[in-house]
Amino acid sequence: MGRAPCCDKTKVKRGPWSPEEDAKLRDYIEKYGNGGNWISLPLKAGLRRCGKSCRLRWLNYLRPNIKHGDFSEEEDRIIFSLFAAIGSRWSIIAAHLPGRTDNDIKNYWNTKLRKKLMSLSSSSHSSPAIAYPFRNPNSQDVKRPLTPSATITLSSYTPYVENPTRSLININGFEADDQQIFPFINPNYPHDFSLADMCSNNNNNIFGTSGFLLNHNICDHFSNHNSLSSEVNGKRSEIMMKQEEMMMIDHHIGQMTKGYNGDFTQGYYNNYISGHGDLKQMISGSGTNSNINMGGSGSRSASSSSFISDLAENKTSSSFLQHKCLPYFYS
DNA sequence: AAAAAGAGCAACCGCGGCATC
DNA sequence: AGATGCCGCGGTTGCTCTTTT
Repeated sequence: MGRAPCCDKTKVKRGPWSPEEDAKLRDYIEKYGNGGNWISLPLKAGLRRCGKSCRLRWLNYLRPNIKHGDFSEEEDRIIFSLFAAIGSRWSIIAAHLPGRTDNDIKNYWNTKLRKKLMSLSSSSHSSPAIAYPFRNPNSQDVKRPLTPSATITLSSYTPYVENPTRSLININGFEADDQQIFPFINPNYPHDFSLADMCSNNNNNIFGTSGFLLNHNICDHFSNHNSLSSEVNGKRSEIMMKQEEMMMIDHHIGQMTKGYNGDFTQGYYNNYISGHGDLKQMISGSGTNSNINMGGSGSRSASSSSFISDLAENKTSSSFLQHKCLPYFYS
């Protein structure tokens, strides 16, 4: 038995919207909002449309500040980077591109960017500026731990889940799981966190601060203890990190040993995400401090490993706890 | 010039998650 | 605790316009 339809399809208009319908919808929403209920909106607005259709029309076309037309190179880079990192989560990608809708980006990807990527990957052996996961057709050993092949050593890293149905891919010389890098699932917790979650520039990031990511002490701890995890009163959970992110932290530690003096900040991360920071360059150590240190010091620094313990013991309020997930790094 | 193929994109569909009853 | 309803998401469809044959 299927799901009940949201409306009577025989009584609603379908297909393209007319200018008159657009005007009715726009006028109504500008006056009254959607009232928290799209289903009942069409009736109130005098439209013979399904509520879902109204919502879609508003979100994708009528709402203010929607950007139509060509995507810029910068937008392309952001989409590539995010797609490489998180896959086809269009709404998240859209959140990084003001004025663009998930539908727009999805269509753009399907019609243009995917082809662009194919041509990039087949035209030469040189890596594109983006870290897109190309498949490694030679890799049969799907149970092999994920190990870097280049200049960096991941600190005590082992995969959380090895799924033999997956295959390995190659990301700029590093092998990784093909399901969009590292969506490791911790069966004990409902959320896996990424650095993107951690560095969101609002008060809901996991440290409950604005823009903070990891400071020296955290990195020191990571470096000295081969992980950021420690059990407190028998409690333990993890932040699920992507391999790239592990690399970024490892690289950051390496930079610190060379005298680099910046925190691992939101700016650093965003710089990478937006394509200015070349991950490969970071990893190889050929980058300069200026291209990895984009500044941005948080209003609060995580003081040391004790801060991690505090979180484990529920001493601090943070969105981590709101998400029922305690912040330990997987080791 | 006409037909076929391809490209672009708005809109639809169904599912999962969540809130409320 | 289970049922119900709504929202939002991502995959897919199908219409229209453009390009190619």
